[in-house]
Order: sequence, then C-alpha cells, then structure tokens
Amino acid sequence: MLDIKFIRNNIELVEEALKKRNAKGNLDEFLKLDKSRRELIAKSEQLKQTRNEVSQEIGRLKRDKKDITHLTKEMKELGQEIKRYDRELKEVEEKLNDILLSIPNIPNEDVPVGQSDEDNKEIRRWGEVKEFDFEAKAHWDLGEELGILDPKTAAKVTGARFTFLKGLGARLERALVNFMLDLHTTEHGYTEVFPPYMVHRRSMVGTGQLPKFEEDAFKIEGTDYYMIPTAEVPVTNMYREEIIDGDILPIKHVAYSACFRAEAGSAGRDTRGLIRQHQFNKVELVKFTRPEESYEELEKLTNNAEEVLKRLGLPYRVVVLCTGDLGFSSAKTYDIEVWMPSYNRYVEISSCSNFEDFQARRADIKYRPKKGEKAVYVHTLNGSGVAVGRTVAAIMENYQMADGSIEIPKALIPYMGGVERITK
RNA sequence: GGAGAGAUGUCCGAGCUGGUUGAAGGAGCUGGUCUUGAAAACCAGUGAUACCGCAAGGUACCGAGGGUUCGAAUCCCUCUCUCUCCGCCA
Repeated sequence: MLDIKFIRNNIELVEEALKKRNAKGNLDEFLKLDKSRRELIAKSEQLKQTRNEVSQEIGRLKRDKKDITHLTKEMKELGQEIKRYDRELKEVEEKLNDILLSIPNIPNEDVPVGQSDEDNKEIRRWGEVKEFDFEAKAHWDLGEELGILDPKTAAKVTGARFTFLKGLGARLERALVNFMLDLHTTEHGYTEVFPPYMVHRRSMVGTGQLPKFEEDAFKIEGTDYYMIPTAEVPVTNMYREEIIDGDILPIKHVAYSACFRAEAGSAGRDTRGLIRQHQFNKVELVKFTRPEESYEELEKLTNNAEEVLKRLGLPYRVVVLCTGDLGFSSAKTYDIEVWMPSYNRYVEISSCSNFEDFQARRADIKYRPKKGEKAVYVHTLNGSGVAVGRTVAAIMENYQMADGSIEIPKALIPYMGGVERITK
C-alpha cells in the first residue's frame, strides 16, 4: 500500500509508475474520494466538538438541578446528523481503501522499464551448463523410471499437480530442506521459524496476496483461513501491528514450509514434473530492515540464496525483473534461475524482493529509529532460499548419468545418510 | 465440547453504582538536586498512537464491531483472543 498523502501529492509520479507496470489504477476516483473523505471528516468532527462541549455543559446544569430538556432535544438531532456524516464517511473510506489496496508498489528507479519477462536484464551467471554426451532426460521421466516420483498415484489420491515422492526421492527432498536451513542458520545468520500453514485474511492482505489475487489462493471452506502460498505470509505477519525495537534490526528469519497455490491461469503450463505443483516445499528468507539499509540487504539476501545453488553445483543466472514483470508488492526483484536441461533454459528457482515500506504499511510494522522519536515503517524483504521441488528437478536433470541414475551433489551426501547415487 | 475468569497507556495495574478520566497509583524513560563518581533519595517532566487542519486547534482511540444515552473505559448485544478447571485427543 502506498501512503495516501504520497499519492495525493505525487499523482503524476504514481500514474507514471502504473504505466511502466502496465497496470491501471483508478486515480481520478481516488482524488475524488480523498477530497470527499477530508470534507466529511471536517464536518463530522466539527459537530462532535459541539456535542462534547454541550454534553459537558449539560452535566454541569444537571448538577445544579437546572432544566436541560431544550438542550438534550437539540443534541439528539445533532447526534443523528453526526451519524449520517459518519455513515457516509465510512462508505467513502471503504471505497478509498479498495483503491489503495489495489495500487501496486512503485518500482525502484534502477529497475529496467519493460513489458514482459523478455525485458528482464541478466545480471550475472554462475557455473557451466553441462553438455551431455547422451540423450538427457527430463526429471519426470527419470523420476518414474527410478520410482522416486509418482504423480499418477497423487492424481488418484488428490488430483493433478500433486506428486508422491518415494524412497530416495522423498529423502532427497528432506535432505535439501535440512541442508538449506542449516546453511542459512549457521552460516548466514538467519533465525529459523516454523510457521502455521494457514493464515487468516488479514495476514494475506498484509503481505499483498489479497484482495487482488483471491483466485490464486486456497481457502478453507467455512472458515476465514487460507493455505499459505509462501512462508513469507505468516513470517512477515509475525510482526504485524508492532513497533519493533530498532536495536534488533535487521531481523532475519528463515522458514521452511509447504506452499499452496491454486495456479489459476496457468492451466496447460508445466503440466509434467515438479515445476508447477499445487503444493511444494520452500525454504524462505525474510528480512525486516531500516529503510536506508534495505537495498544493501537485498543484495545480501540474493547472495545467500545463490549460495545454495553454488554449494549444490547447479548452474544459474540472476536477472533483475523489469517493471512489467515485477510482482504487485515489490519495488525491486531479482530472480535466480537454475539451468533446467529439459526446458533447455534457465528456470526460476528463487525470487528475491525488496518491498520497501509497501507491506509494512499494509501490515503496520514499524520501528523507532531513536528513543522518543516517531516510529516509522520498516522495509520488508524476502526471497526463496530456495524452492525445494525445483531444486530436486534441477539436481535430477543436471546430475543424471548415461545409465539413468542420479549423482548426489557432494554437499548433500551427509544429508542423504551417505548415499552418493540414486539408481534403479 | 462443557463451566468459569479476563483483555485498560512503553510495562504493571486502578477505575467498570455513566459527566473536568487521555484515564488514579507504581515502574520505566528524560531533565535536575545531592555525590569525587555511581547507587539511593528527592523534585520536575513524560500519549514512544492515528487522523483532520497552513496554523490555532480539533477528533478518535481503554481487545474488535454494533447499540442505548445529551454524554460510555464504565450499561446492552455480537465477535475475537488469553487464562483456569472438566471432557476428548496427536
């Protein structure tokens, strides 16, 4: 959410930002409602002042046993009038809030302007893309042959876009979760949290998933609960409506969680394999920082996520998303893309974003720069560190051997109980 | 699931027979006196909130949302959360 005063005073700038994002915002309506809101507040508060004064006067008169009936009658009418203004105000504020919640964040100035993911800019590459001297297979074929991926049974039990991991496949998934958590907690200084997998609506609004992207979320029928699409939601909302002690910033959390996404609008895309599932595991990095430190922290966070792929020996590149591809809440995002032989291209495995104060304002998360000073919004950041299912796919494909077996990356062997290779 | 108790400012904690209560008292914090320094003691200050307004100032806020009333932290209704006991359960 943007600051209402900021929009009012920088309407051209906001318009420009929306245009760069290919987004539309009802700014004319915003200005109208904003004006009407302030007028109604002035009116209502003026009447309330009168009411407060007269009510005190009535108290005094009553104590002196004087007649007050003419005043109470008058005040009763005044009360009705106030009620009318307040009702109207509430309506206007609701409409205004709807608009406010639907305006995306303003891209940082160094974000490249562009229409789509084709305009994203590559920042750097790491690792060598392996040339296979045999016909490389996709991970879904390898997985079925090795008996470690079983989407068919999952389809029987649940439906499309779910998978049973079996044997060393399940072990690999678990090994990766532990490997990533250990790396980020012991070497990168993140504090581990294990969050609830369901959150209420207010939390989803706090991080920006709602109200705009209702169709992407799984909602639990008959409740106010949503399955989390990422640990970002519960972990960021841990500090909702709080004023954080400035001494403990930056706060760095790492959280493993399953993630649930409806994937509306991607029917027919990535239907095979682990790339696009309704449920997947992710290790998420979340930071709360002082505003002046957030971009430095974004670089560090991205590096922390990259380290996972380096240790696993998976070739990747980092791209900065252009304005047209940027997520709703983000001011700047780096995607880390891992080399996926079956796609013959790099595929997103992590998305690291600085939301600046956009989420903090929605979720009301502040800190106090100095004792006695006014509290200000923190900056929030997060990024996958990294998506586990896609890492499994990447390992299977990049580490496959001519005989259809899969080598385990060195760093992972201790987590695999010494297993060095997955064979038939 | 059943029966109770509760939610007040940075914190603890009064008020809850409706009217100088934005809210006693204490702690904390800030400044001062005293002291070689510190502690203690004492004195003074202290909404670490949001909104409207150029300002003066005003309005709101005692878990949340409604209602009664000229006037609600105080009365009524609904909801949420916390705690205790019983039952059930991983």
